[in-house]
Amino acid sequence: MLDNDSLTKRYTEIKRKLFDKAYGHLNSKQREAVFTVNGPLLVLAGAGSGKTTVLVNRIEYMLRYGNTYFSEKIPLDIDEEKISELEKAQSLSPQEIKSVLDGVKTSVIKPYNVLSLTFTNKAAGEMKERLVKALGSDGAEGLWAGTFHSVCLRILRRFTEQTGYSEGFTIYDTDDQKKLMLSVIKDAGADEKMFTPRAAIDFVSACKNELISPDEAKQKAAEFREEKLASFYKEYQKRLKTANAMDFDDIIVRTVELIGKNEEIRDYLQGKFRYICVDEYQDTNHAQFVLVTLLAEKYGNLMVVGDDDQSIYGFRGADIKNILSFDKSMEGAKVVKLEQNYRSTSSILDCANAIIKNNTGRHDKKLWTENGEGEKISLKLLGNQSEEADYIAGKIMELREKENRKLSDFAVLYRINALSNTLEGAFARRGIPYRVLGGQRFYERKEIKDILAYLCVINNPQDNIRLMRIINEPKRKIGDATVDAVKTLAEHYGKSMFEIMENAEQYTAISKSAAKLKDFTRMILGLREIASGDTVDVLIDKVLDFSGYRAMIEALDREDGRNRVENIGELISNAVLFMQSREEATLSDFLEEVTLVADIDNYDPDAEAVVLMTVHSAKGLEFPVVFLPAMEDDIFPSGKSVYSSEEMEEERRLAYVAVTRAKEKLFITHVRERLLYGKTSYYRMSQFVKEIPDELLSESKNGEQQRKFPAGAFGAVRHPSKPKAEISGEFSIGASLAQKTVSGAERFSAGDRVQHGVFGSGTVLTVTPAGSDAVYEIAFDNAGMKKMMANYAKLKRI
DNA sequence: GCAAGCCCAGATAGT
DNA sequence: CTGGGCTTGC
Repeated sequence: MLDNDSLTKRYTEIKRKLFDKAYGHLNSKQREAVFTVNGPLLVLAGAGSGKTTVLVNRIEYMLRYGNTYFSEKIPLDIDEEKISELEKAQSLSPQEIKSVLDGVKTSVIKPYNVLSLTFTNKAAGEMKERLVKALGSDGAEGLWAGTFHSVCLRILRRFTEQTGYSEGFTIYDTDDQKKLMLSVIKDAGADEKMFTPRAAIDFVSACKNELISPDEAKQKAAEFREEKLASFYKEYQKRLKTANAMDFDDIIVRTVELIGKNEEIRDYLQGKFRYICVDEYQDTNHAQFVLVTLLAEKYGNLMVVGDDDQSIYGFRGADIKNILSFDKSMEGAKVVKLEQNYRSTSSILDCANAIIKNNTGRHDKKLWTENGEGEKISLKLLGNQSEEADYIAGKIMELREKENRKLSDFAVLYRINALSNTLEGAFARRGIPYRVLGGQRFYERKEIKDILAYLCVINNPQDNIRLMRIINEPKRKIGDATVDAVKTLAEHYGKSMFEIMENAEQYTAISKSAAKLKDFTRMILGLREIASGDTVDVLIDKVLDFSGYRAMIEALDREDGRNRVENIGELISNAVLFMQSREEATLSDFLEEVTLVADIDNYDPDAEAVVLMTVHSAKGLEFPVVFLPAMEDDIFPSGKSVYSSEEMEEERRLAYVAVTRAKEKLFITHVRERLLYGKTSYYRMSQFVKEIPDELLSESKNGEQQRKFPAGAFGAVRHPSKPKAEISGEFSIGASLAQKTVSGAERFSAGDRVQHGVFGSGTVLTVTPAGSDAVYEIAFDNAGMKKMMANYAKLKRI
């Protein structure tokens, strides 16, 4: 007996030593998080503390060794000899130790028992990639990794029947939501001044995030306004259902509902997802909290990672309490704090700490680093937004020259998308390749939305909102009166507009237009046939022909028309790439991708271009050199937040996120006057910048004395934009390696400078082969990023 | 039913 | 400054 006990003890000891060595690239806290597989676990991960590394290593460890580290089991064949073998293994390399451990592990977890919820699809993709690298191609087979929305949608698609929706249901984006809500408000005869669609949608969204049903909202309503909003909510929901559509929030809510009320499905999913990991937990809302706790109910193996200081999605319903009280709501939760920062210089870290310490109600933690002090933070005051943009562009040129930096080293992060314009202009003038993420997204352009609306109606003819968008686009002589009549009939008979239109001659109100309406439905049904047999890119091509859309845009004046043709070309390129990336991609999959995939998911950190994005988008990313323009009160913090201390704290967390993106250099700029939304105003330095101690700055902020001048002192000074001297010519990336193809069209490689008929000059950023064709991603000097097919692009080398 | 033109509100962040 | 909604005159 005694003997056995001591054997167990020696085995356990050496086993843990070996695991510590095998995962020696992690610090002890990180390892603790990695090896803690069972039970609830909260990992408080400060900025740059290796959170992603922990997540990936933890899943890799789970799949490979189960719970071996903390397990009290010992392998059956363990004996003196085996133990001395293990002792000798200590001197081996981590990789070799891992193989040795394979021989003594006492458990293993199957990938299909693991659910990993990440904040972006990109993070999920990278996680899978790294797991495949570590465990081989089928080592992660069956593991679910994705965003809350994509994972829930996957569940909803699988169990569509039990949700009350029907096959092919569609997702309404913010725009569609507004349209639908507007019609609800109008039909209710409510005062449109008092109830804007936006406010009603916000109300609905807030309810959904808290899992409040329309009826509950009505009961809770304390006064007239809330009662009204609740009734809009009810009607809105009803119409969504008729259109076989869900909004973004529904994706989560309907999943919670499904799991909550269907015992069989709940059992199945709880049994399946025995191990659940949630990244960016500080940005989950109540509905998401309920979802994960429900899924984890049976096994209790719920791991959440996050940083309360980086909670920046309050406006979307994120509830910081989820992370602040995880250890209280989950009994027996273990808490691991990661406080060593591996990303930034101590100057940058001190700067971030100086800002965030002004917030109250945080989890107590102190971030530290072994990285050197590095350079001081640069703070610069400029006259106006053009000077600011020129300053940033100039700095980038300078650092490229002096420090031999790559363009991908630089990021410009701002509070609001509206600030990107001036910056783009400055980069374009100097021929600096750049890419803008977010903002007016590609999929929000009119012609793109139109084509997608066709695809939606083809996929789901009940989709009334999309149907109304395209029914007379291009013009088919179907006017508002007819559309209204169809809509009314549909509501009256509880049918979709499409169904009414199919039988138009049976209704006197629309019988005069019956022929036109039926032409339309026939066209859609015809396209449905094509959709069932052909790929999406082919389908789009047919849509353009059959609908007359192509003819319509080709008839437009040249510049406008060509631009739209090009944009649609880009949509087709995206469809080609998408079909290629999936084995069996359906139209439904494509539409889902288009609505759920964020700009940031396509961000390639190695592409040779400066990147411009909002601070929100930059969450989780890091860059050697970061510029923070427009650090001014009213912009950052937003003027809309000043009246609420909670919102101010969120702004400050956002500032913290902004600063902690930087690894080596941080440039903060602000201006005296700024042209924004069509009017020029005077701005003062951001209060957050004032919170940075002078000794961290390369230039004293007191030196600027800006507050002492009356605003007018700088008035009326025009700052003409800098001469457009340096034009692209001097600028090139690497050597050009042109390849000729058999087809005769010259092929280009990344880095080549090219000329395009519509967009002018640009730089090829990436080349993705696609069958006999290829997709170019090109940064145009004056037209931004475009994707185009090599065989059709008509590019000239310059 | 349609196109042109006027008017006015709205412009934080994003799945 | 922009885009969408509305009016107006055909």
